[in-house]
Amino acid sequence: MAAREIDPRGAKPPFRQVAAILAAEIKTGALAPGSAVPSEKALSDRFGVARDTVRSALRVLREEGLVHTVPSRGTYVTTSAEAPDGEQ
Amino acid sequence: MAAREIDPRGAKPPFRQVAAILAAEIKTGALAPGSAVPSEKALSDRFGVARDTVRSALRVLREEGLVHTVPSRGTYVTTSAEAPDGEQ
DNA sequence: TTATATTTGTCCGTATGTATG
DNA sequence: ACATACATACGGACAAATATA
Repeated sequence: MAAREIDPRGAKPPFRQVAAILAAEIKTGALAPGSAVPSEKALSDRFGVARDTVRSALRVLREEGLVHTVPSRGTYVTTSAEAPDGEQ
Repeated sequence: MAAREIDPRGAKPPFRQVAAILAAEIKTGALAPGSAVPSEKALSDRFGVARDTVRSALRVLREEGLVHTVPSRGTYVTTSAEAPDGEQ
């Protein structure tokens, strides 16, 4: 069976664990550039954490430039064209 | 190029930006007293916002007494004769 | 009369931003 | 970290009234 993805007592706090998982999915292309990241509620349900925790994770990804959020709309995977500091 | 009139991330929320633009057009006379304001759908298309956002903007203008709405007919620019708090 | 198109009114569901315990 | 509430926003759907053919 599937191991719980998020460990509340892990070395890294939950919001960083969530961020790491999503970052990996973006890097592998499971979350394609330009596509919408699942809603905060969807991620909250999937990982079994509060929406606030998901928001913290998304904030990390935003700071890394991996995603960008449009208020009242959603969060999207940043494309190379949108990346401000050089296409990786 | 044409600047997008509405900025989803602006200091003011979109519905207030729409209200401000329409209020300006009324003040300059681009929208004359007694004339019909474009339909909610037309404004929605013009500004690239949801009808709900347009309705919020029109609500603001109604509260300011700049326009008045007739169900199933449309919204009209209030004339000085119609203004409740002192004719011109 | 009937039919169609237009416009506003209302409701639903979903989403993010912010604020508060 | 979690739970809840409110404001704002988008999209869709349907009803009622109106106008026109």
